[in-house]
Amino acid sequence: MGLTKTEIFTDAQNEIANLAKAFAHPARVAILHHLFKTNTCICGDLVDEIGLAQATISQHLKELKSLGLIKGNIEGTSVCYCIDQDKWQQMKHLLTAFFNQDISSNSCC
Amino acid sequence: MGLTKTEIFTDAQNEIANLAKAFAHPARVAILHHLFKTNTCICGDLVDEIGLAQATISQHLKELKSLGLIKGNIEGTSVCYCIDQDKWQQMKHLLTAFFNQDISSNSCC
DNA sequence: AATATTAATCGTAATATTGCAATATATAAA
DNA sequence: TTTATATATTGCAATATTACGATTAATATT
Repeated sequence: MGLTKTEIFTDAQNEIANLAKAFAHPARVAILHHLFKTNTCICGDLVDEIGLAQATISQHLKELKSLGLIKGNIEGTSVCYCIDQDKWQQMKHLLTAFFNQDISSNSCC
Repeated sequence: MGLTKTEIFTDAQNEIANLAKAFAHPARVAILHHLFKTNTCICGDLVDEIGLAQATISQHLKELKSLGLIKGNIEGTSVCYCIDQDKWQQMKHLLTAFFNQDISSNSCC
């Protein structure tokens, strides 16, 4: 056990869960915050900005990248990361649609 | 290690991460889906609806409840769960604000 | 070529999460 | 009171996640 039974859920449910995982750790939230704040791309100064080891930041970036939310361009020895606007919009629509289910629901308790 | 260093992040970042965790598992997404679909409250039929053991569903419900996103009313031997509208709205605003950071950002890669 | 810089990967340790059987608890029904 | 029903809790096993030091890889600089 300890293994999520993805096969018993719908594709939509699994996708929502996967996207939500991107934000389910403060380090990744902080990374995205910083990527937005410094409109222009940033690279390894995330390590200085956030107080985590380089290996740890790199791992979080990898997860965000594998979800497609960010992309990285190699620029010399450093790598320039930024938000993938298309994927971000797509994610936003999917999750906000989920959040907006509440319209017209009257709770009974 | 293996322990998230919450103290190095802002309250906002930690709160976003905590709320996102609610949706970071398909079972919890499915539970919320079902709670919305059957507008009126439901109880233990989540166990039949979703293919997980009673103990497992109970645990996921507990997590959603501790986040405040749902609340449960005891009705005889069964418990009637439903979305907490106030908390849901609050969560929605916080996360959508985070998602809408992208306005006016021009990616460089 | 040798060295410095930057980021990715590997290996490892620790904590967290998921899932379920078994048990406990609490109420309803008989 | 006994029994049935429904949910919560406990204990445990397995997988996932987080974090970091050490190493590797790749490019820049000297």
